Parts: sequence; C-alpha cells; structure tokens
Amino acid sequence: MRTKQGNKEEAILTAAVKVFAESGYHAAKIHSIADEAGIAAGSIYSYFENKQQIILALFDDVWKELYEQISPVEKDNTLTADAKFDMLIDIVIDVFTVDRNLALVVVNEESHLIRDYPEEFTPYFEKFMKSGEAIVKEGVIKRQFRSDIKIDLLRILILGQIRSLLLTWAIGDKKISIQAMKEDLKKFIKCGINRV
Amino acid sequence: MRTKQGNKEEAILTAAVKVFAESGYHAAKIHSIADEAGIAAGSIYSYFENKQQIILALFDDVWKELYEQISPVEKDNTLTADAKFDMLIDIVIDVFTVDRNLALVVVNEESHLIRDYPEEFTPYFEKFMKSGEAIVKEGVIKRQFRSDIKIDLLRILILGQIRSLLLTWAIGDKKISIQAMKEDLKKFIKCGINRV
Amino acid sequence: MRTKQGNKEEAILTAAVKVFAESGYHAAKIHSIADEAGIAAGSIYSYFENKQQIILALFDDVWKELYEQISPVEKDNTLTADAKFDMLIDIVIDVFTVDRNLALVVVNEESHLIRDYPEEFTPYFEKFMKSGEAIVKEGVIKRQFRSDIKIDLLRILILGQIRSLLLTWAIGDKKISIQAMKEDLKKFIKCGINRV
Amino acid sequence: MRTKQGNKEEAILTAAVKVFAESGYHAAKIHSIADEAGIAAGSIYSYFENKQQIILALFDDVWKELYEQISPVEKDNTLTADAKFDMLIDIVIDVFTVDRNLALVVVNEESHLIRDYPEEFTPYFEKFMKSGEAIVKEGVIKRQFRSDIKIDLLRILILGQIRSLLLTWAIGDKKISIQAMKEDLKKFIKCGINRV
DNA sequence: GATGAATGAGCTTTCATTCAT
DNA sequence: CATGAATGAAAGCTCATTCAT
Repeated sequence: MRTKQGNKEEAILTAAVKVFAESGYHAAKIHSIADEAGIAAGSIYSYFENKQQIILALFDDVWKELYEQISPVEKDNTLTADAKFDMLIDIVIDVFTVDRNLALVVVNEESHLIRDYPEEFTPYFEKFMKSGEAIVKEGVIKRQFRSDIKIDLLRILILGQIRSLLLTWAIGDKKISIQAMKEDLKKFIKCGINRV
Repeated sequence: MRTKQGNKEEAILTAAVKVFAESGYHAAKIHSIADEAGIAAGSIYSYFENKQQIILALFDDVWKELYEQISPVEKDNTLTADAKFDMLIDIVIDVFTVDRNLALVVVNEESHLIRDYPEEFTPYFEKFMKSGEAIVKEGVIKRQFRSDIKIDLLRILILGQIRSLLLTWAIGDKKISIQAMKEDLKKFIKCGINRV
Repeated sequence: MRTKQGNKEEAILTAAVKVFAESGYHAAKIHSIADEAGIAAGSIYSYFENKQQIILALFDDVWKELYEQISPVEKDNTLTADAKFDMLIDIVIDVFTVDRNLALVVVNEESHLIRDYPEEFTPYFEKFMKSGEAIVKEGVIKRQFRSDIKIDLLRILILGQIRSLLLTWAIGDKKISIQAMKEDLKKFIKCGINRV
Repeated sequence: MRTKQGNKEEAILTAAVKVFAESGYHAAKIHSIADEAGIAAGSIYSYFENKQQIILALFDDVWKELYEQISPVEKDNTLTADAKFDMLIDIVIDVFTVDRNLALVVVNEESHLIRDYPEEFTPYFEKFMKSGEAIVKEGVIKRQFRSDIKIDLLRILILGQIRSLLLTWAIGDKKISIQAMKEDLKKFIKCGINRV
C-alpha cells in the first residue's frame, strides 16, 4: 500500500497555523491549508473531522504544552512564589515566541472558539490557568505579594497584557525585542508605574 | 460610503452591534442585521457600501467618541497627570460599559479589522492613543510616574488589560462589578502586585 | 422591489419532475433542476429547504390530488363497490398518465423515500390507501367481491400491478395504450387468468 | 471485469447485497462494502471494475440462477402449463426468500439499472421472462388459461405483483408469511377477486 | 495480490450583493 | 427611497477510484 509519507497531521497543523494567522479562522480556506501543507484538500479529512477540529487541535496542543511546562514549576518546593511567577511569564512568552503565527492564532481566535465551542475547547487552558492562580495564591500566603490581590481580576489583567504583547510582537510592525519586553512586563506587573 | 443621515443609519449600526456581538463579524448575516434594524436587507446598501463598511463605521464612531472625550482632558492644565490618567481609564471603561455588545465587538473584532483593512481603519484610534501617551509622558516629566517607563510597552499592556477586562465583563459569565474593577485596575497599573 | 416572476415554486417542481425522472433522485443535481426551471441554483433554496424537500413536496402534491379524487368516490352512496373500484383504477392511472415523468418519479423513488424519511413522507399516501381498502371492504360486504379476499395482500398486489404498468408505459419502449391497458387491468384483477 | 474466481468475489457480492439493501445503491459506500466483506476498499477493484459492475454482477447472478431453474421446467413435457406456472411463482419467491436483502436490492434497484446501463444489464433477465411467457402461451394454447390473455400485459402485472409482495415482505414491517402469500398470489392471478 | 493513504472532481448549500419594481 | 426576489460565486466536504508500497 501507499504508506504514510511524513507526518501529515503535523504538516496540516503547521499549515493551518500559517493560514489561520494570515486570514483568520473564518476566512481561512481548507484548500489553502491543503496547498500550504502540500497535500490534496480531501486528505485533510483523513486526519481531522472538519475545519473546526483542526483549530481545536491546535489549541489543545498549545495549552497542553503550556500546562505541562507550568505544572512541575507550580509544585516545585524549592522555588519562591516570586520565582515561579517569573517562570510562568517566561513559559508563556517563550512558547509563543517560537512561532509568530501561532501567537497570532491563539491571540485572535481563542475568544470566539471558547464562545462557539465551549464544550470542545481544550481543558488544558483552564488547567494552566489554575496553576497560574495557585502560584499567585502561594505568593500572597507567603507574603511575597500584596494581600489585597483579587485573584480573578489579576488573571484577567495578566492574560490581557500577555495577549496584547504577543499580538503586537507577532504583527511585527514595530520591531520589538520580546525578551526585553518580557522582563519589563514582569516588572510592571510587580511594581506598577507609580514613582516610589 | 455613509451617504444618508438620520436614524436609519443609526438603526443599522445599533442592529449591527448586536448581531456582530452575538455571532462575530464573519458569521454575522446582513439579513440578521436588517431584521434587527427592522428594514429590508437591500436597504442597508443605501447606507453602507458593504458589510465591511458597517463595522468600520462602528469603530469610527466609537473611537471618535473616545477621542473627543479624552482630548480636552489631555489639554486641561488644571489637572495633574495622575488625575488625567484616572480619567483616561474612566472614559474608556464608561463608554463601553454602556453597551456590552459594543464592548464585545470592539474587543473581538478590532484586531482583524486592523489587519484586513489597515488603510480604512478609523484614524481616531491612533489619535486617542496619542492622547493617552501624552498623558503618561506628562506624568513622567512631572515626576508623578516612574522615569523608566517605556511608553510603547505601557500602551500595549494597558490596552490589553482593558480589553481583557471588558471581554470578561461583557461575556457576563462572572457577575463582576465593572466600576469596582475599574478602580482596582487603576491601582494595579500604578502599584503592581508586590508587597511594599 | 423585484416582484416574483411567474410561479417559481411550480417551475421548480416541474423541472424537478423532469430531472428526477431522467437521472433518479440521488443522481439529480440541483443545478440541473435550476437550469431546467430557468432560474439560478441558489433561488431554489428560497422555495425549498433542500433537495429532499423538493421531492417530498412532489409526492405530497400527487397523493393529495389522488386522495382528493378518491375520497368523494369512496363516500358516494349511489355507486356500487364495483363501480367505485373501477374509478379507483381510473383515477390513479389518469393522474399519472398526464405526465410520464411524474409517473417515473413516483414509481422509482417512492420506496426509498418512505424508507429514508418515513416521518416526512406525505400522509395522503396512507389516506388514499385507506380509501382504496374501504372500497374493497364494501365490495366484500356487499358480496360483489369474494369473501376470502385478504385486504392487505390485495393492496400490495394491486399497487404492484399499477406501478409496474405505469413504469412500462412511462419508459415508453413499447408503445402501449395506457387506456386499453387500464381496462385489461381491471378485468385481470377481477377475473384472473383462468379459463372458466 | 470479473477477473478473479473464489470466495473473495463472493464475499464482496454478499457484502454488497447487504450494503445496497440498507442504503440503496447510490448512497452505498464502497468502503462499507469492503468493511462488510472484511477486505480493503482498494481490493474490490481487483475483482470489479467499479461500483456499477458490482451491482450488475449481482443481478447477473440472480437472474442466471432464476433462468437456470425455470428453463428445465418450461421444457418439461410431463407437466401441465398450470403446474409450470405454479412452479414459476415458486421459483421466484423461493429464490428471493432466501435473502431479504437480495430481494430489496432487486426490487429497489433494477429499474434504474436498466435505465442507466441498458447495454450491460444481464441478458438472463430477458431470458427468464421469455421462459415465463412461453409457459403462459402454452397454457393458453392448451386451453388452461383464458384465450384473451395479453401476454405483454400479463408479464408486466405479474412482475409488479411479485416485486410489491417481495418488497413488503423484505421491509418486514408487517410480519407476513411469504409462503402463505405465495399461494394466495397464485390464486389471485388465476381467479381474480370477483365473486363467482 | 492486497493494502489503505491519497487524490480531486463534483456536489449541495450559503449569503453578500444587485436591481426590477 | 425601499423592497426582497433573484443571483451566482464560493466554500466545505464526500467518496469512488488510484497507485506506491
């Protein structure tokens, strides 16, 4: 038989990231993804049920990866909460920094995916968030962070900051150093803008 | 082409906000907007060239309104930079708080609109941003804000925070008090999370 | 506005009869029906939900017509059962004789339609059959027909005869006189082939 | 092209009968047939040129079998025409009674097969019919059947009765005894419904 | 020969947009 | 101006068939 040539599933996902990033999920055509992956349009349906499952798989991959990175950090007793928090930011930024297009897709499409397919959206997103919250809570308890922190709000704000930062970087109009920004972000989150 | 004045254009825009918020721009149907506005689908094309011009008009209205509110504040010599900054946040939050759907549309669709129609996207967005930047710069000069603030980064981060906050509020899963959050946001931006 | 030109619904049904007759329901293309009807393919969907609803509408029209013709006959007290039975055959044959294609569609597609969409198939078919059965029962009671007739079987057999006759006529290979055949059919049903 | 001999070809045909019966020819998937036969989809094409040849082969098998059963009966000088006629009915009913699915396929698909592939449709169908006609003609000549029988019409009617009977039995809604019906059918064909 | 991954033509259906009335 | 019937391009998806292994 004609055996599988290369890893088509991965090729499709890679192609999809590019096409989704360029056109947005809705405007993206299955044919474009197939072309980009170098396969026939019909072949996509051997690997994914439909267009929606492709992007859901993408998000599953990303958040699973992120969760698997943050999870051991969260549980590490040798680290201070402050250090863990820094690593949280590092992990997110570094994972997305690998691929501008991936960053774009996640930043631009996540919101409506959660709205449209709440049942099917990857559970790793919420798991990752819980880990992040646990780190902040630990910081509060260990008196490294302010005691009046509202965890729900903090989550919203930091998520927003990271998204915004990644979007700006990924669009790439302004040549910004994402690594430098990462450090500034940490500092900003911790200290704010007030003169002290 | 926004040729006609009067309440029909407004009715269309109001309907569009609702439909875009519920379905997202791409999935939104012109027929749904027409139904919601109580007019015939074909009539929309007397007021707007096409679907894209409707949403661009929406964004123009919103950012024009915001710019017209922040502009006098920025120029007001009787206010401290810190007070101006608070008003900046107030203005943004308050304008969107009037209409959950408007908040959703702006938060969800702005990014791809700028990507897809960079030339046609409202100039008021950038004007508003410049005003915001001027306020922060003034605060730095007047030594109310830290001197090492990176204005570009700050803009990105604050924008992200506001978007994230509005999105969470507008989705409305968690019953949050947007007014309380507004104050927390100001505090967070200014002081960060570190214990002092 | 552009008002309805002609009766498009009827044009679609007429076109559909032709296309379904020529290609069979499954192989029939919506575009062929639209072409035949002289309209755009998309227009069909203003009148029918989908392909399946077109053919279901066809069957509804046909069996409604047939039921409305047989119903008064069944209830007519001035007629003998024998005469009613003759009219039953006349009605069926005459309705289908108007349009070879209609005959073909009904004969060829009814069976799988009932299988595939039992809930949506026209109730008039069953109503018509009940009327037919009532006529035969009356004939038995009034001792015009044999007392050992099995009504369920008779229904099956007569239906089969009529279908087969119509099919042969509609295909039109053999130039047969449907009117002559109709009389022979009545005689055959009543007397069989045995020499007496 | 039926190139290969042996049980794989048979397995495909057996599987095809089931799948065609359940879904109808058009909706039947080659993959389903392959699955049912326990082979790979591609393998089917070693035994049959395409989907159409499978069903044509099926019909060839069936009508060949039927022809080979009726042929000696027809020529048997020791039997009366009446007895031969009974055996004709017995043969048809009994062959199909072995397999509900086979009955369904023949009843539902024959008509469009003859329409779509008149050149390729099995010649045994026509041969079988000729034998049947010969029997009836003999009955007429030997004065067992009525002299005014129209042989073409009779063929049409009896074929229709048998098809209808088999369809009803094969669908299996009503639990009917096909053997009992067979006898009733013979009687009906011979005597009709009139009271004598 | 057997496999099943790969193909891609071709289908139904949607919906932004047009335009006759 | 307003209407909504009509359009038709465009897209997602299916599945009979091919062919490298």
